[in-house]
Amino acid sequence: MRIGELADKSGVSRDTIRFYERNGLISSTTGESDTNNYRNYPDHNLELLGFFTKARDAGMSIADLRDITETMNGSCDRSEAAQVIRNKIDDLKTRADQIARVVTFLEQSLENR
Amino acid sequence: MRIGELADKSGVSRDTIRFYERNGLISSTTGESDTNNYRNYPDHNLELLGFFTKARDAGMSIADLRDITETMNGSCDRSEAAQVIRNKIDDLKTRADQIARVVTFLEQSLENR
DNA sequence: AAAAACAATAGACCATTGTTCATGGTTTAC
DNA sequence: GTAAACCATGAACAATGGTCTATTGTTTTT
Repeated sequence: MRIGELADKSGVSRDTIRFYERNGLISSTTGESDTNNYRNYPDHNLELLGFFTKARDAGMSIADLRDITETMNGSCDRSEAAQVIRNKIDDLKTRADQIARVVTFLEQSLENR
Repeated sequence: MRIGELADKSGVSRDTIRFYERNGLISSTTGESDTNNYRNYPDHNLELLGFFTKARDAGMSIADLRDITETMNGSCDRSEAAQVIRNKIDDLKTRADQIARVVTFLEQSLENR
Protein backbone atom coordinates (compact mmCIF):
# COMPACT_ATOMS: atom_id res chain seq x y z
CA MET A 1 0.00 0.00 0.00
CA ARG A 2 1.18 3.51 -0.69
CA ILE A 3 1.71 6.23 1.87
CA GLY A 4 -1.63 7.95 1.36
CA GLU A 5 -3.61 4.81 1.98
CA LEU A 6 -1.53 3.97 5.02
CA ALA A 7 -2.06 7.50 6.31
CA ASP A 8 -5.82 7.27 5.83
CA LYS A 9 -6.13 3.85 7.43
CA SER A 10 -3.79 4.51 10.33
CA GLY A 11 -4.76 8.07 11.08
CA VAL A 12 -1.10 9.06 11.00
CA SER A 13 -0.29 11.82 8.54
CA ARG A 14 1.89 11.25 5.51
CA ASP A 15 4.44 13.68 6.86
CA THR A 16 4.56 11.88 10.17
CA ILE A 17 4.92 8.51 8.46
CA ARG A 18 7.86 9.82 6.46
CA PHE A 19 9.25 11.32 9.65
CA TYR A 20 8.95 7.96 11.41
CA GLU A 21 10.65 6.25 8.50
CA ARG A 22 13.50 8.76 8.51
CA ASN A 23 13.88 7.96 12.17
CA GLY A 24 13.97 4.23 11.71
CA LEU A 25 10.57 3.33 13.11
CA ILE A 26 9.19 1.80 9.96
CA SER A 27 10.59 0.84 6.59
CA SER A 28 9.13 0.66 3.14
CA THR A 29 9.95 -1.48 0.18
CA THR A 30 10.57 0.80 -2.72
CA GLY A 31 9.68 -0.09 -6.29
CA GLU A 32 6.08 -1.14 -6.75
CA SER A 33 6.73 0.12 -10.24
CA ASP A 34 10.24 0.73 -11.46
CA THR A 35 9.63 4.17 -12.83
CA ASN A 36 8.68 5.85 -9.57
CA ASN A 37 10.26 5.75 -6.18
CA TYR A 38 7.06 5.70 -4.23
CA ARG A 39 7.22 4.01 -0.88
CA ASN A 40 5.39 0.74 -0.64
CA TYR A 41 4.20 -0.49 2.73
CA PRO A 42 3.31 -4.08 3.54
CA ASP A 43 0.10 -4.42 5.54
CA HIS A 44 1.73 -5.07 8.90
CA ASN A 45 2.83 -1.44 9.02
CA LEU A 46 -0.74 -0.55 9.80
CA GLU A 47 -0.59 -2.52 13.02
CA LEU A 48 2.82 -1.10 13.76
CA LEU A 49 1.63 2.48 13.39
CA GLY A 50 -1.29 1.69 15.67
CA PHE A 51 1.15 0.53 18.28
CA PHE A 52 3.32 3.60 17.85
CA THR A 53 0.37 5.88 18.32
CA LYS A 54 -0.67 4.15 21.52
CA ALA A 55 2.89 4.06 22.76
CA ARG A 56 3.44 7.75 22.01
CA ASP A 57 0.26 8.53 23.93
CA ALA A 58 1.66 6.51 26.79
CA GLY A 59 4.68 8.81 26.81
CA MET A 60 7.26 6.73 24.96
CA SER A 61 9.76 8.63 22.86
CA ILE A 62 10.68 8.03 19.26
CA ALA A 63 14.02 6.75 20.51
CA ASP A 64 12.23 4.22 22.73
CA LEU A 65 10.20 2.98 19.79
CA ARG A 66 13.24 2.78 17.58
CA ASP A 67 14.99 0.71 20.25
CA ILE A 68 12.09 -1.70 20.28
CA THR A 69 11.70 -2.08 16.55
CA GLU A 70 15.42 -2.36 16.03
CA THR A 71 15.85 -5.11 18.57
CA MET A 72 12.80 -6.93 17.20
CA ASN A 73 14.04 -6.81 13.60
CA GLY A 74 17.70 -6.85 14.41
CA SER A 75 20.02 -9.78 14.15
CA CYS A 76 20.92 -9.58 17.81
CA ASP A 77 20.02 -12.52 19.97
CA ARG A 78 16.56 -13.00 21.37
CA SER A 79 17.41 -12.68 25.03
CA GLU A 80 18.97 -9.29 24.42
CA ALA A 81 15.88 -8.12 22.57
CA ALA A 82 13.70 -9.41 25.39
CA GLN A 83 15.78 -7.46 27.85
CA VAL A 84 15.31 -4.25 25.90
CA ILE A 85 11.56 -4.79 25.97
CA ARG A 86 11.59 -5.61 29.66
CA ASN A 87 13.46 -2.39 30.37
CA LYS A 88 10.86 -0.40 28.46
CA ILE A 89 8.13 -2.15 30.41
CA ASP A 90 9.84 -1.21 33.65
CA ASP A 91 10.11 2.39 32.52
CA LEU A 92 6.41 2.44 31.74
CA LYS A 93 5.52 0.95 35.09
CA THR A 94 7.65 3.51 36.87
CA ARG A 95 5.83 6.20 35.01
CA ALA A 96 2.47 4.70 35.91
CA ASP A 97 3.50 4.71 39.57
CA GLN A 98 4.51 8.34 39.26
CA ILE A 99 1.12 9.15 37.78
CA ALA A 100 -0.60 7.33 40.60
CA ARG A 101 1.30 9.39 43.15
CA VAL A 102 0.38 12.65 41.46
CA VAL A 103 -3.24 11.57 41.26
CA THR A 104 -3.21 10.81 44.97
CA PHE A 105 -1.68 14.17 45.69
CA LEU A 106 -4.24 16.02 43.61
CA GLU A 107 -7.11 14.08 45.12
CA GLN A 108 -5.90 14.96 48.58
CA SER A 109 -5.65 18.59 47.62
CA LEU A 110 -9.30 18.38 46.61
CA GLU A 111 -10.31 16.83 49.91
CA ASN A 112 -8.44 19.40 51.99
CA ARG A 113 -10.53 22.12 50.40
CA MET B 1 14.90 32.43 50.49
CA ARG B 2 16.77 33.41 47.37
CA ILE B 3 16.87 31.54 44.12
CA GLY B 4 20.16 29.77 44.77
CA GLU B 5 19.00 28.29 48.04
CA LEU B 6 15.70 27.25 46.53
CA ALA B 7 17.56 25.64 43.65
CA ASP B 8 19.83 23.72 46.02
CA LYS B 9 17.03 22.54 48.25
CA SER B 10 14.59 21.66 45.50
CA GLY B 11 17.02 20.18 43.03
CA VAL B 12 15.57 22.44 40.34
CA SER B 13 18.11 24.64 38.63
CA ARG B 14 18.06 28.43 38.97
CA ASP B 15 17.42 28.76 35.27
CA THR B 16 14.52 26.37 35.40
CA ILE B 17 13.06 28.18 38.39
CA ARG B 18 13.24 31.45 36.50
CA PHE B 19 11.73 29.69 33.49
CA TYR B 20 8.87 28.39 35.65
CA GLU B 21 8.31 31.85 37.04
CA ARG B 22 8.25 33.40 33.58
CA ASN B 23 5.61 30.83 32.73
CA GLY B 24 3.45 31.55 35.73
CA LEU B 25 4.12 28.41 37.76
CA ILE B 26 5.60 30.15 40.76
CA SER B 27 5.92 33.70 41.91
CA SER B 28 8.43 35.54 44.01
CA THR B 29 8.13 38.52 46.23
CA THR B 30 10.72 41.01 45.15
CA GLY B 31 12.47 43.36 47.53
CA GLU B 32 14.20 41.59 50.42
CA SER B 33 16.44 44.61 50.26
CA ASP B 34 15.41 47.67 48.33
CA THR B 35 18.64 48.12 46.48
CA ASN B 36 18.56 44.86 44.60
CA ASN B 37 15.83 43.17 42.63
CA TYR B 38 16.63 39.65 43.75
CA ARG B 39 13.74 37.26 43.81
CA ASN B 40 12.60 36.18 47.24
CA TYR B 41 10.76 32.92 47.67
CA PRO B 42 8.57 32.02 50.62
CA ASP B 43 9.17 28.49 51.92
CA HIS B 44 6.10 26.93 50.40
CA ASN B 45 7.69 27.21 46.97
CA LEU B 46 9.90 24.33 47.93
CA GLU B 47 6.91 22.05 48.26
CA LEU B 48 5.47 23.47 45.07
CA LEU B 49 8.61 22.74 43.10
CA GLY B 50 8.62 19.21 44.49
CA PHE B 51 5.12 18.75 43.18
CA PHE B 52 6.03 20.20 39.79
CA THR B 53 8.94 17.83 39.46
CA LYS B 54 6.79 14.81 40.22
CA ALA B 55 4.04 16.05 37.97
CA ARG B 56 6.42 16.71 35.09
CA ASP B 57 7.78 13.18 35.52
CA ALA B 58 4.22 11.94 35.33
CA GLY B 59 3.91 13.63 31.96
CA MET B 60 2.06 16.80 32.83
CA SER B 61 2.91 19.84 30.77
CA ILE B 62 3.85 23.27 31.97
CA ALA B 63 0.47 24.46 30.72
CA ASP B 64 -1.26 21.82 32.88
CA LEU B 65 0.65 22.98 35.92
CA ARG B 66 -0.10 26.59 35.19
CA ASP B 67 -3.79 25.74 34.94
CA ILE B 68 -3.64 24.12 38.35
CA THR B 69 -1.73 26.84 40.13
CA GLU B 70 -3.78 29.55 38.52
CA THR B 71 -7.07 28.04 39.56
CA MET B 72 -5.77 27.40 43.05
CA ASN B 73 -4.50 30.94 43.53
CA GLY B 74 -7.12 32.58 41.38
CA SER B 75 -10.14 34.42 42.54
CA CYS B 76 -12.46 32.11 40.66
CA ASP B 77 -14.87 30.06 42.68
CA ARG B 78 -13.85 26.87 44.41
CA SER B 79 -16.03 24.50 42.46
CA GLU B 80 -14.51 25.69 39.22
CA ALA B 81 -11.03 25.15 40.57
CA ALA B 82 -12.02 21.71 41.77
CA GLN B 83 -13.30 20.92 38.30
CA VAL B 84 -10.01 21.90 36.73
CA ILE B 85 -8.20 19.57 39.11
CA ARG B 86 -10.65 16.77 38.47
CA ASN B 87 -10.10 17.12 34.75
CA LYS B 88 -6.36 16.86 35.23
CA ILE B 89 -6.88 13.79 37.36
CA ASP B 90 -8.97 12.24 34.62
CA ASP B 91 -6.28 13.02 32.06
CA LEU B 92 -3.71 11.33 34.25
CA LYS B 93 -5.86 8.27 34.72
CA THR B 94 -6.43 8.03 31.00
CA ARG B 95 -2.73 8.15 30.51
CA ALA B 96 -2.18 5.48 33.12
CA ASP B 97 -4.67 3.26 31.30
CA GLN B 98 -2.84 3.88 28.06
CA ILE B 99 0.41 2.87 29.70
CA ALA B 100 -1.21 -0.29 31.05
CA ARG B 101 -2.38 -1.22 27.58
CA VAL B 102 1.06 -0.71 26.09
CA VAL B 103 2.61 -2.75 28.90
CA THR B 104 0.17 -5.56 28.19
CA PHE B 105 0.98 -5.40 24.50
CA LEU B 106 4.71 -5.52 25.12
CA GLU B 107 4.37 -8.35 27.61
CA GLN B 108 2.40 -10.34 25.09
CA SER B 109 5.01 -9.70 22.47
CA LEU B 110 7.54 -11.21 24.86
CA GLU B 111 5.41 -14.28 25.45
CA ASN B 112 4.86 -14.93 21.75
CA ARG B 113 8.59 -15.23 21.30
C1' DA C 1 -3.75 14.99 -23.66
C1' DA C 2 -4.83 17.82 -19.94
C1' DA C 3 -6.26 18.22 -15.17
C1' DA C 4 -6.45 16.47 -10.67
C1' DA C 5 -4.58 13.73 -7.27
C1' DC C 6 -0.71 11.69 -5.30
C1' DA C 7 4.23 11.16 -4.19
C1' DA C 8 9.24 12.55 -3.35
C1' DT C 9 12.79 15.59 -1.26
C1' DA C 10 14.83 19.31 1.09
C1' DG C 11 14.44 22.71 4.04
C1' DA C 12 11.94 26.04 6.75
C1' DC C 13 9.00 26.53 10.51
C1' DC C 14 6.57 25.66 15.06
C1' DA C 15 5.76 24.65 20.09
C1' DT C 16 7.61 22.78 24.16
C1' DT C 17 10.99 22.60 27.72
C1' DG C 18 14.59 23.83 29.10
C1' DT C 19 20.00 25.43 28.97
C1' DT C 20 23.75 28.51 27.90
C1' DC C 21 25.80 32.90 27.18
C1' DA C 22 26.88 37.78 27.51
C1' DT C 23 26.63 41.60 30.20
C1' DG C 24 26.18 43.99 34.23
C1' DG C 25 24.66 44.85 39.00
C1' DT C 26 24.77 43.17 44.31
C1' DT C 27 26.46 40.59 48.36
C1' DT C 28 29.54 38.17 51.00
C1' DA C 29 33.97 36.62 52.52
C1' DC C 30 38.73 37.40 53.19
C1' DG D 1 38.24 47.13 49.38
C1' DT D 2 38.69 43.59 46.34
C1' DA D 3 37.75 38.96 44.78
C1' DA D 4 34.48 35.39 44.68
C1' DA D 5 29.95 34.17 44.66
C1' DC D 6 25.42 35.38 43.60
C1' DC D 7 21.64 37.48 40.96
C1' DA D 8 19.16 39.77 36.88
C1' DT D 9 17.89 40.21 31.98
C1' DG D 10 17.60 39.18 27.26
C1' DA D 11 18.78 36.52 23.63
C1' DA D 12 20.66 32.65 21.49
C1' DC D 13 20.90 27.76 21.32
C1' DA D 14 19.37 22.81 21.64
C1' DA D 15 16.58 18.56 21.39
C1' DT D 16 12.16 16.54 20.51
C1' DG D 17 8.29 15.68 17.57
C1' DG D 18 6.24 16.96 14.32
C1' DT D 19 4.08 20.22 10.33
C1' DC D 20 4.22 23.07 6.20
C1' DT D 21 6.02 24.76 1.85
C1' DA D 22 8.23 24.73 -2.58
C1' DT D 23 9.51 22.27 -6.31
C1' DT D 24 9.32 18.49 -9.16
C1' DG D 25 7.98 13.97 -10.78
C1' DT D 26 4.20 10.08 -11.39
C1' DT D 27 -0.45 8.31 -11.62
C1' DT D 28 -5.10 8.50 -12.33
C1' DT D 29 -9.17 10.46 -14.02
C1' DT D 30 -11.83 12.71 -17.44
